[in-house]
Amino acid sequence: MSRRPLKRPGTGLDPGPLPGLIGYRLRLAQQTVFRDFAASVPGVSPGRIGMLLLVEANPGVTQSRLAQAVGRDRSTMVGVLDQLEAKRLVERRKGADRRTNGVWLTRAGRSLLARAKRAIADHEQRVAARLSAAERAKLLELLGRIGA
Amino acid sequence: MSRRPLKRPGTGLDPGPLPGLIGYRLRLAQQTVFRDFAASVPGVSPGRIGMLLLVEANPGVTQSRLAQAVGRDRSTMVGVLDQLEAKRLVERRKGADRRTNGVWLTRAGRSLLARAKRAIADHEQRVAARLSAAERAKLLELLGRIGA
DNA sequence: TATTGTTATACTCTATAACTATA
DNA sequence: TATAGTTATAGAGTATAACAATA
Repeated sequence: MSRRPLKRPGTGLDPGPLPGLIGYRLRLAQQTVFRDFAASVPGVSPGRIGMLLLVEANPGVTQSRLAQAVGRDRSTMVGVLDQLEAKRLVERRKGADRRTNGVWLTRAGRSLLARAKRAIADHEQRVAARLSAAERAKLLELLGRIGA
Repeated sequence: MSRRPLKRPGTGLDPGPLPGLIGYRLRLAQQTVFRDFAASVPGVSPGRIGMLLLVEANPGVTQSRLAQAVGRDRSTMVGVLDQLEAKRLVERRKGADRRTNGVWLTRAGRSLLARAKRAIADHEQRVAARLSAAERAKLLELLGRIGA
């Protein structure tokens, strides 16, 4: 928390101790990255694309397991899937345990995801433009240790 | 975007390509850090504490400059300051240019911030617990390059 | 009894557009 | 005309509590 007389360009304001905090830098970095992502993959938010990637990697996964995987309440998943289903990107199918719904990508979902993946590859390039390959790997590793 | 067969412990789900994306790791890390922050400084959210720190470093700053500094619309700042003022942590004072409000910490605001800073120091220790001092510095630097 | 999906409801954070008072 | 603050309104994204169907 040592005081640093840095100024953020454009504002002229003294940022105080904030730039010394990991959480503050994480928030700024995340805002920057998500803004670029949203511009790269229009129409579906970063979180929703993440959901589709999860369904792709786990075809037929139940709503509750999906909710658990992303750390949200299962009631939250209902609206998310309603939305993705309205866009015809996923579909629910009754499971063998008939309390559950399996979630599956539709053909349109797979197709959108294929296009999104190419856009994401470019996005990732831009995000890491000022990092060497080794620095990018180091960043992922350090973030993994924070987020564990 | 290379596929990695990692599993997130506890879910049993295949995370797919997500762990290879900087944005995804940023989001997970930020959630972890903000959760610890919120528990460390109860009653005032991380964003609001950030606002108080900014006001402390820039006494009498106008609402619009504050909004610009955090990248929000000036209309958003109205409710934020209403809330902080209701808690008697800041006060608005009419500026020399009488269109503007200067924002100032109250005595209670300064006192809360002093306590918060000690809690934040402990919080920062926990967040960086698995990082050496050099790694922590490297992380801040890399995040700064992403968020620039 | 316990779990899954659902509904109703509410809260936080944010933005846009239009208004007012000053400059 | 332009700017600072405000209001009304709306849209994401999230959670809690209670319910029906199923296990």
